Amino acid sequence: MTMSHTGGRRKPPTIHDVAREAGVSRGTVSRVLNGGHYVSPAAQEAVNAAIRKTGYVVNRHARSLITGRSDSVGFLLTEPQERFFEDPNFNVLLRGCTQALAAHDIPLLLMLAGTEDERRRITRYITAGHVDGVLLVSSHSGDPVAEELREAGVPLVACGKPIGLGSKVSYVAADDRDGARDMVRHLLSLGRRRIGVVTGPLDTPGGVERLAGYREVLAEAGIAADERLVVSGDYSRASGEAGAERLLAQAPDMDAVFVASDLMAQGVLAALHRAGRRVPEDIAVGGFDDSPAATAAAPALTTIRQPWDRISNEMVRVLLAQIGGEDPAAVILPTELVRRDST
Amino acid sequence: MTMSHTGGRRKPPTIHDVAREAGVSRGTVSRVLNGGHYVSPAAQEAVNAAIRKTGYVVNRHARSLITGRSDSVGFLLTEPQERFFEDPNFNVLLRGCTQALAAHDIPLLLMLAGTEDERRRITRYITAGHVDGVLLVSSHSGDPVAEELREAGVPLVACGKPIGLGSKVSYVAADDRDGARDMVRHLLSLGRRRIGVVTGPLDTPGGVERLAGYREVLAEAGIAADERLVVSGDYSRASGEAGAERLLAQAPDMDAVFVASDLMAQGVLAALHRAGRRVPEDIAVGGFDDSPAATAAAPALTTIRQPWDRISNEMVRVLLAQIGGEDPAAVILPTELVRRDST
DNA sequence: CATGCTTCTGTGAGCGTTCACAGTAGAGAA
DNA sequence: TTCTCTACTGTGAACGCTCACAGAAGCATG
Repeated sequence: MTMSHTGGRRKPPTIHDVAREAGVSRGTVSRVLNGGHYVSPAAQEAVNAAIRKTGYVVNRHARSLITGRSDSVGFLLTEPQERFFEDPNFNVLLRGCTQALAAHDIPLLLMLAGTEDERRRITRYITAGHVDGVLLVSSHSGDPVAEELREAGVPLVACGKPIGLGSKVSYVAADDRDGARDMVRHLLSLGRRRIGVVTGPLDTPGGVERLAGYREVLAEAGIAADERLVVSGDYSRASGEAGAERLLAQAPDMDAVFVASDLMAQGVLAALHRAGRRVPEDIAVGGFDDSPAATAAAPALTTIRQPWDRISNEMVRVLLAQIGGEDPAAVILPTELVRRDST
Repeated sequence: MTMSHTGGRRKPPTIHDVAREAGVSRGTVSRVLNGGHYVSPAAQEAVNAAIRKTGYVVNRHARSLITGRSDSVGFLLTEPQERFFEDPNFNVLLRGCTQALAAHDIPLLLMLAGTEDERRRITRYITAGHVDGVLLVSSHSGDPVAEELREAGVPLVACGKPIGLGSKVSYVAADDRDGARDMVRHLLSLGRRRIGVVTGPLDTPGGVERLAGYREVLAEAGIAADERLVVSGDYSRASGEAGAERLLAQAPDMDAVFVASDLMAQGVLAALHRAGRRVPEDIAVGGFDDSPAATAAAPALTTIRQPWDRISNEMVRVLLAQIGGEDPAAVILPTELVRRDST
């Protein structure tokens, strides 16, 4: 048995040590730790001093054992992970959630459920009560994990409206349809009339809603629908590239294209460049997300900003409320058109 | 008190329930749970059946309370976070670590320590034993968190060799110097002689080592050092752009540039494009990382691949070994030149 | 004076596990 | 037989905390 020579972790002080130091009982220390109700100012002061002196930090395992809560939440990714990790939005969301939770002193457990095996393992882990709630990042319909968690009564907040999960699950989303409407109206206002669209996957809310907004505005403007102007991607850069090529082939007279994500829009720009079309002179390009990809693109993308900081904050707020016993809630946040050089 | 109508979390089965179901004692169940030594095949079988039947999952809080281990590790980011979250490498690393840990059934806690306050909070959290060890992503020297953790004897593995942390801390890194040497030799082999460099921050190992490799190879080739060909960036895209502008101003006859990260190289490409220099005809550009940014760039970047999957695996392996009582270790992994269109 | 209420404090029990220890049974050796 | 050794099993005692409860003290009210 070798003892580390660099420090060595000695036994941390317990609530007993603090109580002894402060000259009070365990109960009083515990009360101070949990809000300080029914504690005299003198005792309050003595306990706080003792905590500072001993360097006491509550043992969360002991606390969780008795309270049944774990005081931690999971951040669950059920998609094939490459896509999310490629997507800069994901970063912003993860960072925002971590920070919002840190403000409540709640650690975030990152969980990836890509394969069937992992799915099972993680579902068991969660339903066993190892986290109090789950922030879910999975937009595809028919996600078995989400369904299982919902049935098990685990507090759950999805990012984006989950398709096919009934209405009993909380979610926070940007107003996809409204954002799409803004972008298409913007393109119309520039005099464009042959406006194409590269949608997201049509089993995701972003895919469906943004397409719906596009169709609505064109219909309202009295422009006949033309299915040659509509193609679908999967939010990846490569799919944007492929989509643009298909659009150019099907509708060579296209003078604008609304792309349902900035990353796909990067691909679109690349394809247009290769095809010798100038942006925005020949074809205006509008993205969606306002991710770092938007400013990294050349030309910088006009896009629809999703309020990611607000989204992550709201997800955490709604989740904590639900853990606290409140009913599920849906939050829809407004988007904003950001004009840059691509339109 | 409202009971959720959608499932409701009922009290999970305990080791007692399993023991009763299997007709054995708690002790036997516990032994099965922990490797099954000194358990008869019959009991083994009965316990496993009972676990399946009851859906038992061990309560980690109770276990941690007595073992003193938490069976979780932290992933700690001490930098101003924007940079890391902007950097695609970070994603790959985070994903790799999460997966490698999942294979050991160990959850990963994501921790961000950007501000001074967060730093204090997190240090307390960690030293209180809430995680068994820490995967540290912070390359700058003089990081107070890293130093405190090291002194507190918390098992720690850094990504990249930490500067100024003594030699007693484990780390896993790609062979920065060797990678840089490969790239510069490659540029030389193309006949380039006026080779510039955009380094990383010079208080990071990647900044120092890659520059050292560059200087070594040029010296070996008998090319005199020219400080007009050396500028520093901070790994951000914008700093690459600024760096390239400075290089073009200081050394207009530059015919190649080695950039210490792909993200900076993207910026370099943008600046060169604006300046009307063709890549690779006029100026060859070599990156470092082989991150998604490399293939996203136009033209696709020739770069040095860092073996991120191996790095994350090794970080986890070394950390677990250290938690298990082994001494700190340093692991250096080879890099690989990936030739694309920018050279 | 008794009674009740409010504010505060200490104590015992117990959360679900693991660990140390004390057994038991059976086999083999003296 | 008796003893030892091995393989296995059960039990009490923790781990550090919160919770329920019992009480004490102070003060107003009947």
